[in-house]
Amino acid sequence: MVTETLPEQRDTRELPPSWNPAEVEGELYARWVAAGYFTADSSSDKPPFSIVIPPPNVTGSLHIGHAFEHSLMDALVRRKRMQGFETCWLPGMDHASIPVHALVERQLAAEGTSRRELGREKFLERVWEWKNNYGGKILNQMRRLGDSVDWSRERFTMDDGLSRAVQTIFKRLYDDGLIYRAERLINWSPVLRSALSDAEVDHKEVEGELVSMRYGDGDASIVVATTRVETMLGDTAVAVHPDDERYAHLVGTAIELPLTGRRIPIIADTHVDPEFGTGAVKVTPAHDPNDFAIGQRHNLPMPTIMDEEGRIANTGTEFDGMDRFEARVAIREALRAQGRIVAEKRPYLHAVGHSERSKEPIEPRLSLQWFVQVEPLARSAGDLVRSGTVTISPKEADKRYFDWVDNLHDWCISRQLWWGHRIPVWYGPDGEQVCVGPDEQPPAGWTQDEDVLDTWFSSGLWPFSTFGWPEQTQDLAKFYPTSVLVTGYDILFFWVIRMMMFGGYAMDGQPPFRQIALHGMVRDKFGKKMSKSNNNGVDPIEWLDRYGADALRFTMVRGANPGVDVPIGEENVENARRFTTKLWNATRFALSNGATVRTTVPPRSELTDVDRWILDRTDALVSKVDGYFEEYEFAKVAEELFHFTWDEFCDWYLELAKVQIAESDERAAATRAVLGHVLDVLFRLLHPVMPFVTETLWTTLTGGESLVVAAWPTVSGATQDADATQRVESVQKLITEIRRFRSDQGLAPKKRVPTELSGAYEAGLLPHEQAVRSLVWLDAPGADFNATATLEVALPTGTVTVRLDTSSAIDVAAERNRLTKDLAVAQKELADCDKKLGNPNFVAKAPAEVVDKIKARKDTALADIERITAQLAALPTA
RNA sequence: GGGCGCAUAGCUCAGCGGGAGAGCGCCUGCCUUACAAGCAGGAUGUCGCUGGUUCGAUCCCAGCUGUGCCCACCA
Repeated sequence: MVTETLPEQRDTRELPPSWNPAEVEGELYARWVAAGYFTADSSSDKPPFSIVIPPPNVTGSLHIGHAFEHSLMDALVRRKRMQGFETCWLPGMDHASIPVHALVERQLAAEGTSRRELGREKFLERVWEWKNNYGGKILNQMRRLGDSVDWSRERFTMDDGLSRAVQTIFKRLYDDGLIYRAERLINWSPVLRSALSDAEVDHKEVEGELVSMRYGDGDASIVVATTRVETMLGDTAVAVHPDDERYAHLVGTAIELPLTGRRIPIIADTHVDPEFGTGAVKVTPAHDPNDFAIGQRHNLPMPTIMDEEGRIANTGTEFDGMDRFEARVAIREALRAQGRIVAEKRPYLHAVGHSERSKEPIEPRLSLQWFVQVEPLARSAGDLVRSGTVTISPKEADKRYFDWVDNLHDWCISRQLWWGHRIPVWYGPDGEQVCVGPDEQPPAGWTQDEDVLDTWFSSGLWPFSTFGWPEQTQDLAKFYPTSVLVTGYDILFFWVIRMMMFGGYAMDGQPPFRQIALHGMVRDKFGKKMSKSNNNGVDPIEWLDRYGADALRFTMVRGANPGVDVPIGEENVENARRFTTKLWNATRFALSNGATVRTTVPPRSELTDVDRWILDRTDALVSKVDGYFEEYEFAKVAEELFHFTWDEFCDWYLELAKVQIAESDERAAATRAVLGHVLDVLFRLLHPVMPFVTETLWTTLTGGESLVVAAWPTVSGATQDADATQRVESVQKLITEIRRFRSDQGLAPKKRVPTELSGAYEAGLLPHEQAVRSLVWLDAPGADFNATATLEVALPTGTVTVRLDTSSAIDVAAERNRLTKDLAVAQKELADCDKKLGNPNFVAKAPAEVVDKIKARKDTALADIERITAQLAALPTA
């Protein structure tokens, strides 16, 4: 009845012999965009699902880390969209201030010019030029991944929306007294000539030197140790512990600071550890954080002895003008010449802060900077997680989050760069200052602060500034707080925490997102960090060209275990590509055999065991995939889909379906409907991770408009048929055992072997006899049937005896080998079971079902041993 | 120095109180009319070490060793 429509369908739904992503992806993507699928509509009444896009660290091309992150985010978004949510991404391309700044500086250096020569205006023009050029390139590369982002929302640039948000929040914090300007010891980069936040400093172990030197002479002398000899020019005291009797007589006196002629006091401070070194410390308040604290406590002078580029300056000594590292040696040698060096330890391993971007050791520097008083902000950011308003996945990351928010120092937000949001504070002729809000004008003739804001200041506003805040937009009302933030654990402390602080502060305690899903870093296939120096970086664009977006995305998703790094090698992408090909071929085959969704799947009572089994497996797949998605277990989502498709659908159902289609018209029709249904569900489930190939296959199968807006599948609700499943699994085992026998015997795979199957009744396998014969190339026994080998296959429901006429003597040695091995396995199993059951404590204390299970295993082992022993005995002796 | 994590097949990783798993790699046989980017079969592990808890430990606990990451103002 349904068969007559099939030829017509076949004509219109033929797939090309192979899948060529390069030819199809761009066209499909353009179609989706044109259809408006990606445009979020905040006026719709669908529930919102919004997602924050981590800052694109623009370096000129798509980074493997972006490809990874976007693959995960897009999978989430696509699934939610199919579930009927109004989905919204928060894109914005204006974030990459610092990298662009540095890149343009590099360009200028190559051109033989510099930022300073060019001037601020021209420099900023160059940055814009670069951004327009490469920012657009990156957008295109993101599109190639198939990101379902509405990139047309890229309207928040440095000039308008984001600037308003930055100014608004700055002024609010300023007025609340949470932003202040102070002279503090900050991390200074002599190369960048800018302040850095604590987060931008990397502490690295270096081999330095620990030099002990004598200040003063005779009785009034004291030995101090330092790793930074050059800072002695800025010493304004020597400190000892107040309880240290060795130096008690010196406290309150002064000694001469060598090389300078200055006299400095000896003071007592509890910071000093009497056990370390000589128990005396030189104090350089302007160049060391500890010393700065001591200096504040004791009202010491704080002379700065270096200029912005790290050269000794204003000391009135011969060392002025020397680079700090040069000076370290020169001063040490000058002291040595005076006989003041009493000990040297070299190499001396210690941690030194380095600038994250420019890599040189940072120089603590006393300077006037802007700070955010983070304590109240950080406390509420912590409370958002403590109260469960925001959850972090994996939950082990909670502790690290708390450690961080509970110990945050005030945040230095001013940067002496040219690119970025200027600090909205203006100074009057007499040093007055005023903070100017977004709709206010500074008094005429006043000048704006030259510094710009830390890049994390503006990106901390991302979750609401991209919705047009401070305007109360419809988008903001609908999509804030966002549903989830997907990002790497490396950025938790930089970015996530700023968003948490600003979100709670600006949005009346509303968090920026409900869920933080942390993933790991992409590593090379040996788990090593990808880097230029390791020469193991990969270009995702190359992989997109060679394998297609689906393969790349599936690779990424398959590797993404929560919070754990992802080793990726080309092998992984090849494997994913093989998967797309497999899916393609399976579908092509199913379609050519009339798979259809035009007819409904008959009720289960009219279906075979095999049909019922695959439908049950499909239901199980839906619920597993759903569960894993909800837990951000991306790798498991991919794994389930991969194994269902390959191991269950392709390896078994398709093979068995061939038999059913050949059986009768009625059987064929039912099978075609099941095939169509299973594929339909499978494509929907796969769509979030492999959007392009599934779109092509699904529209061909169903004639539907697009998977992007198709419904996400739900479980059918049908009762699982455990008996059918057991029988199918028995058939699988039987087939595998016969194949193994054939392989052991070296029988050509397609050689048809007359075979008699018996015992199938007890096992309930009679209806499947044709399937077994077909899949293992067995003929029915003819008149001249003469069994040369007997195989007994133990199944849960009974033993099937397989008698084969191999038309020649069997390889007795091979068979004996096999049986001996099986026997050994069974005997070990028996021994294990006996050991447990022989333990009275086990029988008494273990749960009954465990004991029963072991008993059942023992029975099976005994039966196996008996059967195999008999078979061995029946073998002709060689 | 403090904190967190990891140690399972040759490689990269799942699993996690009662029968050791996946992908890749490896061995054998097959171009069987969806697929050689494939099919079928096969081999491979004192589950880091040492103790403890338990009837039972790859799984829980402690210590050790190795390893990775984050944080950190010890001269």
